[in-house]
Amino acid sequence: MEKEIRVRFAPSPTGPFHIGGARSALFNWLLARKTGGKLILRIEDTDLERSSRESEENIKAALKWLGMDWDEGVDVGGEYGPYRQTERLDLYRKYTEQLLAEGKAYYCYCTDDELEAERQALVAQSQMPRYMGKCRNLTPEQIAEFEKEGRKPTVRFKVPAGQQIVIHDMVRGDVVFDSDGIGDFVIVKSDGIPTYNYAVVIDDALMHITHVIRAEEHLSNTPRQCLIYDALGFEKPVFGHISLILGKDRTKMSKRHGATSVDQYRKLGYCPKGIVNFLALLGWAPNSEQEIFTTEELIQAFSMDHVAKNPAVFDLDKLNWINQHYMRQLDDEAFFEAAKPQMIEAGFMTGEEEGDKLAWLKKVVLTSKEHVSYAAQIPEVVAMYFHDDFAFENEEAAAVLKEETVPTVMNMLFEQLGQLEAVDATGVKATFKTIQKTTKLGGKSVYMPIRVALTGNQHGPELTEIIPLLGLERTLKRIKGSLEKAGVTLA
RNA sequence: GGCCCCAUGGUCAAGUGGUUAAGACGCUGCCCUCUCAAGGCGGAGUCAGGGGUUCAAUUCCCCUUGGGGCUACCA
Repeated sequence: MEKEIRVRFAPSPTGPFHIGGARSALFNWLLARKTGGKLILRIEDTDLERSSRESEENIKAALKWLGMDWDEGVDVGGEYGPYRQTERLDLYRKYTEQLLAEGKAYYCYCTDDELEAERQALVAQSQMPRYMGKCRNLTPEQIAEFEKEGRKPTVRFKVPAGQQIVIHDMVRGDVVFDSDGIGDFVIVKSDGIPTYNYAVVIDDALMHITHVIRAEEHLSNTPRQCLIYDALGFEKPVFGHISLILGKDRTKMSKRHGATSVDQYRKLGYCPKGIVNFLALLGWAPNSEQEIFTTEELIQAFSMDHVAKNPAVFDLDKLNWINQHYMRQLDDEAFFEAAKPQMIEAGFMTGEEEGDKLAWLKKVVLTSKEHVSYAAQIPEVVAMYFHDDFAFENEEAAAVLKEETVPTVMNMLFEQLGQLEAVDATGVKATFKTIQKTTKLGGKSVYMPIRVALTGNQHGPELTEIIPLLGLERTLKRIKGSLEKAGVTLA
């Protein structure tokens, strides 16, 4: 029996939840679900300045929205809690004392200025800037002197010299680092809070994490962490560093590349399943040629073996294409719900509507279903239903009404529509048929002038859809207005 | 600067010591259609460059170039 897989997602609550973080979470989640393992959600809030509870809530809400749940961690609890690093300070302290007592760590009283000077000196010699161990062997007298000055020490880890550190990485294979390239690094800040590289090791070890799957930016930090695993006698997990998500210009995704946070996509009305589907395909490829996956299919198909090493550019076009599938799959009610906030924001509804008005709004919104990639596009698509006053989109459109057959077509249209029992799709269709038959004109000569007169536009939804929704009165009013504007007189 | 990672079309990518080098997005042509979208059927477009190894290299090795990450009392 294989050991149960325990993976974790350990975000820092320091800002909007980044789409890259969502992908890291997703890979962990998929692996856990695939193998019947556990996903632990831990909050790494040791950066007191930037961490906020609000941001933590935001991350949790985003994970839930995307459909990811966790088996242990903040909110749900578990055997190895607490799951917020600032609530685990006692634990870290214990290990720090151990390291100090064993001579594997030491207090450092260096000031920022001293550190900076050393850095500059190293850079000048074109060496890797690192702490050279100035405070390694402080005498009790020196320490007393520093303490008297009121200097607050940090704790530094004593990096062993001349050691090769080999990381067995699931996606990259063996990666070798030389310990001589790493200076004695800070594990506890002067305010007593552990640094990331230190806390992460203790937490992953204590929480019995078996696989650490995280973004590639952490790869270079991993040797430091390995050193700590060894110093503390912890068993190391399997690492898997997945590549970064890049913007169109091949640099790390940032604000200038457009929407980068999960929340922004939620507000734009993307489907969580669409985002998950898209993210899964960034840096991972299935065995098959399948592109659209349900969550269950994703879990079945997922494997770390097929995770790509190279960074992936975030392709908004593809996200839109995938999301379009999901928008269409929404049932009418869900689609309307998705449209609602967008419609309200556009000023096309208040959200208070009921009865006929609400029913009409629903029908209008649903006409856009096949035409949008995400909900924020809906208002634009249905805008024509809300404005009876409009201009011709261009000269070409206006010219359509100058065709000599236009008066004939329009006269017939008025006559026929007026006779309809009900202005519905069937009736309208029949009307067009009759006009075509009688006038012996091609479809284009009949439809296009009416379309332009009705919407000012040469493109749009089917007329048999538009006319019933506008109703007889508005239809006639619009057409008459347009004809007048175009200077067309009817016999 | 040093260390580390990466390199198949514009993008996501499959793939192998011998292949006509998949598929998808995007682009584009045709069909459908009043139009747009969707859909169907086609098309263009790739192994970064240079050296090796080998009968044979996109595949293995080295270098160059390019991109990225780390080098914090951020994570």
